[in-house]
Amino acid sequence: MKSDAEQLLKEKNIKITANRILVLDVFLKNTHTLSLADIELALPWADRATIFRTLKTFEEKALLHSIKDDDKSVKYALCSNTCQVNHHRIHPHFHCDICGNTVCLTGFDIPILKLPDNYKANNYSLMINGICEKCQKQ
Amino acid sequence: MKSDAEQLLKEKNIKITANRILVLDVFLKNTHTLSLADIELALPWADRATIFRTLKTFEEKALLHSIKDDDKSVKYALCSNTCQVNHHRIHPHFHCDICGNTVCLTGFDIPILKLPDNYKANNYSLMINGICEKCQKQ
DNA sequence: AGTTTGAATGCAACTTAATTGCAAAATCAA
DNA sequence: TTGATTTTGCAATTAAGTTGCATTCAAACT
Ligand SMILES: [Mn+2]
Ligand SMILES: [Mn+2]
Ligand SMILES: [Zn+2]
Ligand SMILES: [Zn+2]
Repeated sequence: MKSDAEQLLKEKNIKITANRILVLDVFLKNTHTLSLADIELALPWADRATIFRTLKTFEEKALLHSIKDDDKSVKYALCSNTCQVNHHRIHPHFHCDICGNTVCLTGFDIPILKLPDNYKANNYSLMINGICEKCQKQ
Repeated sequence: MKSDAEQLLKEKNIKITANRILVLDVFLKNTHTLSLADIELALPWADRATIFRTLKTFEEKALLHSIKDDDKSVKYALCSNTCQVNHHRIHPHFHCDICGNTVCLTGFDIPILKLPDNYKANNYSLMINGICEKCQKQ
């Protein structure tokens, strides 16, 4: 009987290790994006370099995608089934200016611009800043 | 007889100094976005901290806006007249994956998404990655 | 089960960009 | 000219990300 994390790792052809299971579990238990520092907080005994390389591996294997918001550090989120190896991030992201959380807007499409012929577009990324539901109520 | 840079500084209520004129001149002579390191290269005698604070001041006064592309360092570009203090970046940006240059797509609008009521959007930023005109010809 | 082998890990050191403190210099208005 | 305020230069520091290397581990193969 394998855990969800183990299943996912197997599906993505990532070798199963204790570290990877636990890092992935952190993502499975959270709804918003997480930075390397967030993972360090969640797994205080874990080594930063190991977490770093774990995130890189996960991104490369399309288990996570990375997001740059206005914060200083890169954040990561679980890929949806629309993410492919070497082609991530087809949905917009929302960054709350108050609490600093960033979430995936899965289910929303990034509107595609018609650019002149001299531009060849490979990837669109749309970041929306504003105030999240939680912070509006406060 | 004031230079273009001096005019601009005056318009934006930024005190005129030698450093500021020369940093602004670098932007006026370039079509693509520039990082702090780029300015250091263009003005080798200038001090990094001074350039840093100059860029911050320019951004705050809506003379420059900052852009985060896939490169490690933040880039800056001249604001168009649509930029306001505390409300930058209303056009998309294009980052070439080959040469690494990033340009403003002024004249293109960022399509606005209809988000659920529980999200309050203040700012949209759209980054398009791909291959620029120059690099396609090579 | 024991052996082998390439991959993953832990630790420490390093890189890089961004950022700050502070004293000296420059600006500007009175 | 003087005094208050802002900007500058230099050096030191922060913070995130990244790497080298010896050791350990996972899993495939006797
Ligand atoms: Mn996402
Ligand atoms: Mn721009
Ligand atoms: Zn919030
Ligand atoms: Zn190019």
